[in-house]
Amino acid sequence: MAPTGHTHEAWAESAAEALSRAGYRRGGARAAVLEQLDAQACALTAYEIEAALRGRGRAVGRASVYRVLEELHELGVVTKVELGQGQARYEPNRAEHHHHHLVCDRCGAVVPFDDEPLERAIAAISRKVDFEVSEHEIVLHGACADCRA
Amino acid sequence: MAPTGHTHEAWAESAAEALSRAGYRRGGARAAVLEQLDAQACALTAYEIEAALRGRGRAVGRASVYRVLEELHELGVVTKVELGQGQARYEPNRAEHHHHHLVCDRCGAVVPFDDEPLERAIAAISRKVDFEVSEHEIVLHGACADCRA
DNA sequence: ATTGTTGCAAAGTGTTTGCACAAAC
DNA sequence: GTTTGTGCAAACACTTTGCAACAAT
Repeated sequence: MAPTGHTHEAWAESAAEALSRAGYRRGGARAAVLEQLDAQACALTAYEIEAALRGRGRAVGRASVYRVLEELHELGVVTKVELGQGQARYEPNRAEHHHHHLVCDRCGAVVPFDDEPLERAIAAISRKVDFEVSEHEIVLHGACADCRA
Repeated sequence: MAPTGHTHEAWAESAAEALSRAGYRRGGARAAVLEQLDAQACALTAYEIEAALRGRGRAVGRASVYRVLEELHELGVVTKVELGQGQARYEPNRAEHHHHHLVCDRCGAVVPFDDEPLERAIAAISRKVDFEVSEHEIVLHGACADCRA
């Protein structure tokens, strides 16, 4: 049986490889942030990531959290999204779990969703425009079930 | 012949009406911001709006710019978008010119686009999810023609 | 030994808020 | 005359940067 049983390792490994290929050394903060991202299912803010790291006993300075997230985003292995909440959110860019977000404007809940027709529409647009499209971000705003209740 | 010939009046009028219906008084700052929004084709930042107002000789305090934009957004007549540039942008929400944005990550250029199949895909998703979707925002990131040249 | 990495604190930037004065009703 | 709107400056929240100590190579 595999060491951990979860299916996230592929991302963490390729992200670590991307870092070393780019000439970065293997530092403690970098490894910790990578581990945290690997463990999260959806996009978290830098503060949430910092808190999660502290919670797991691997505290990392805030500046380092931001620096590492920026590096990873630059390398294309982390997605940075702004959901209209005044702060950025970060999540691992897993090819096999590409998704977008629903945001509840009342309680702030963030829920992921994915949709093939939507991706096809985006792909078609990307071919049509005079832009080399590298990423896309779709945010649906509204009220979640709990807040409507 | 119509007074001005441009087609923007419908928005400014309905926005002004929404404001008075909501119980807001007709103040100078409010009118100036409304006029500015009415004159712009795409989403501008609060600073850009403030500068544009100063340029037209209708200077408005920064706080008022933000306050009015927030009111208008709250009333649903202004769209607030975050394009990953660390600041919000605002534009009049004209039913007849619904569009989304391409962002050049190198020079910061913001270009609007619209696409029917994309809107249909969004509408289909909105029906499917357990969320009352009120708005959606689509951002395509990439490199514009100039920056690739 | 050299060079990159980290944490802290300070600075920066966009946005919001408190408050006194002015304007709308 | 009462209530709301406005501008200024201060406060705020998130993010970035400078720098000295530290760790990786």
